[in-house]
Amino acid sequence: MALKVYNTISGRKEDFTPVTEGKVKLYVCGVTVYDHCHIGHARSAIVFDTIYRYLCSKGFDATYVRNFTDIDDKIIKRSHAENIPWQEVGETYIRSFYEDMDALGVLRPNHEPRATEHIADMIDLVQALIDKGHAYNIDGDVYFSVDSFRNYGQLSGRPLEEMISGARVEVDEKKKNPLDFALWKASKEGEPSWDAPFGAGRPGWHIECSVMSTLYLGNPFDIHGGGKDLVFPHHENEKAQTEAATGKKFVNYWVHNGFVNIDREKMSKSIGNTLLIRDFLREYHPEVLRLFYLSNHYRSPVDYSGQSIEDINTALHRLYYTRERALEAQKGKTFEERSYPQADDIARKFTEAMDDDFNTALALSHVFELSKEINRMVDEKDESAVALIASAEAVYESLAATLGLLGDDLASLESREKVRHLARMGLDVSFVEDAINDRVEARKNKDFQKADEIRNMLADKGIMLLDTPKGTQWRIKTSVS
RNA sequence: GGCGGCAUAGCCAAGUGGUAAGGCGACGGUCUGCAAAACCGUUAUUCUCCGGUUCAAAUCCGGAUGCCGCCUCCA
Repeated sequence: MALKVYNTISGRKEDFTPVTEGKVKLYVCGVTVYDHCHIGHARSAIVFDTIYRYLCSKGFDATYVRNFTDIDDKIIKRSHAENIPWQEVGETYIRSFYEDMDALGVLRPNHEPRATEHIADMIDLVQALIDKGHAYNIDGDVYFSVDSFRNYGQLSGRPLEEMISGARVEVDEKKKNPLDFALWKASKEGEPSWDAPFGAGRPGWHIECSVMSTLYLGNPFDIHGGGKDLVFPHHENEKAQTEAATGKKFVNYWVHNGFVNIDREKMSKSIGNTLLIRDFLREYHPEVLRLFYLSNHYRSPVDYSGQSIEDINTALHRLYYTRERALEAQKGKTFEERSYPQADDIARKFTEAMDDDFNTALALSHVFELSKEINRMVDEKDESAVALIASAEAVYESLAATLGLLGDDLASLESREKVRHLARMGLDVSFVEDAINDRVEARKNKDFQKADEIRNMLADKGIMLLDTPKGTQWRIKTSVS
């Protein structure tokens, strides 16, 4: 079955046909490195990471590029505010970005160019646009003339006239058209600048992506992605300047992910409700965030709330418990390999869902179906079914891996929670272990009253006890609120 | 003002013409000294409302109401 991708420019799902058969060229706008990343950045990263993983699993030879914007107004502002070199601001937050992304299990793209590594190429592109009459120079600022490009507004679906009439754009007397945007900003005191034939200065925001995407991926290339907010003006402008310069189509499929709201409110710095990735990770396992995002369609807005995250946390545990039970059932048993048709059938449905514009929510429902199927077989305790369990479990793992899930092990998933919880309660492990030992002793003596007292005492602290054949184990209540 | 999106069970959330995925919760059960956890089972005759098209609509068309996003730096 063919892959279908929703293309922003046409507003519908289209059959995916790569420029070169068997290969996919993917470019995703990365971050401007002037601050730590929040969970909105994480959504974009996780969505495209999943798309990338899926394309690879389908057998495409994928080239994935994600840039760093390391020169920009906000970076300069930060460097002035903290009185450190602007390069250092970039370095600091690139490091922070990697810490967060690695923790989230987001795979590294094939290329991660930084804007400042490609200034010379940007200068060439700006010059080419000037030469072709698509750009003009005023006092060292170079602007792209939107009137010179017939298809301006094509991506965001608004004709030029409309944008101007409803315009809330600042009126700049220098510009021929209020919508004209900067390709190059003239050098200013105290700001970094590079020499160029049209005057020293620094690049505008959009030019870097035009240069780096085509340089690494060719022209046109297959998929260009980013957050929905980038459609206008960033991607519209990238498209205009690239197509004006090359005379060729820039991108075949535009893919944009929806935004993250927190408690039904837009997450933004001005409202003060941004949640940093690192702060989230102090509370939950990284796959909780991934599962949360993948449970929603990537194009829809998603509403983050404490309750949703708790629900998802419980659901993630369920996925891990299933694998644990399946492995337990196989332990020490020998069996001949057998395929399990029901699992293959579920894998097929999973692929169908993913082929339909990366419907991860539907794909996940099939993973949960398989989880149930595996549990059912384990419950039957039928020795002859072990081979089937093994086979189903292998399918289960591979589907989960495609979504970037089940990359950890249960012990680690739980130990993170334990450490976190104990720290919050001001307790330590020995306290819990001593209590458990006392209770084991009490139970041995059939002093169930005392045993129950200890259980209740720990339960009050959010710690649950499990009497298993392997002894008494403990866990953190997953939904304490 | 212009453009666009969304409204599905107690909650979260898929589904864009063929008779409602999945998760959480709740309830019932297995297990257990009792529990808990885990697991299994049950849980929307119906998709905001009103019209229309169709053999057939959550899905298409028209209208109403409510919520949200973009048009300005933003994932």
